[in-house]
Amino acid sequence: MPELPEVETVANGVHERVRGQRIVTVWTSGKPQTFKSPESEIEEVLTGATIRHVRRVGKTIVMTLDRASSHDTPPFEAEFLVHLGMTGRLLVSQADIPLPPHTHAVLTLGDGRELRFVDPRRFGRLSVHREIYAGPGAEPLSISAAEFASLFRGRRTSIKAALLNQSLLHGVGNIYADEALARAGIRPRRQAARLTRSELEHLRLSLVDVLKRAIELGGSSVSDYVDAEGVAGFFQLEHRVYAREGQPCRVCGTPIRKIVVGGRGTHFCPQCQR
DNA sequence: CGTCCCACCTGATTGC
DNA sequence: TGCAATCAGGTGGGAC
Repeated sequence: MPELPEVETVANGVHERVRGQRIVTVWTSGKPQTFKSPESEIEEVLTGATIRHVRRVGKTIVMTLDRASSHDTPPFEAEFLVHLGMTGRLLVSQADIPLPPHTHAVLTLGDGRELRFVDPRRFGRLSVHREIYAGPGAEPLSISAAEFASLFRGRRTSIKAALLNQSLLHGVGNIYADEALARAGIRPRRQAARLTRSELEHLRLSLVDVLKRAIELGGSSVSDYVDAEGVAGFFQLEHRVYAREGQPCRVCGTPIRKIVVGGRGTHFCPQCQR
């Protein structure tokens, strides 16, 4: 599910709701796959820590923790990383609301509310980091035109697969790769290295536009994505191609086609994208 | 190293 | 109706 706009929406929502809260108790489910760091280490680092800041890096939610009691320049302690995978949710809830099925972590906060991690498919991951987390690739919203173009130089794979490679750009997933290529008029199977300089710049600008617009609308809710308050996003109403197979292109009316590229369902307009 | 493909999970939807 | 097959926003490891 969650790509850059959805993760940014959740991170911002969690930041507004829990910044400055102390984590009083930590419960974890014991499902080993969910915990990238040992559960004991996660519990040890989180218990008693204060959440100073919550941000997004790529598709990861990053919470900066410290143990200072005051506000003055606390020493950096650790970062708590939440990756939502396909179906993960990070929810700020009142403690009297029953725990949803597939809850894998519950942090009880100083004011009695709970920060809950819920993930039916268990592709999500929780971990702690001792350094400031930078992520595997470049940020799509701030990369320069020259750096963006250089990412694809010499890549023999498709532009679609390259956009999904998190060690190049991080944060772009299946929806926004398809939507950016649609807006840039580029076929998903084109070899990345063969795109012209101007096509690449068109692609970068399309990607920035689509990501910013999706953030404004709270992300895309295709089946089950919701923000930290349980509220859905609305960008799916503006999708040009994603999940629109057989429906008319919003620009030219040609039916949208769906193919498989790099093992992922890929949607495009055969008329507008060349 | 770059690239491809599959496994990892559950639940919703489709098709026989 | 019932059950099996298929598909889903993501990664990470093994094979080549």
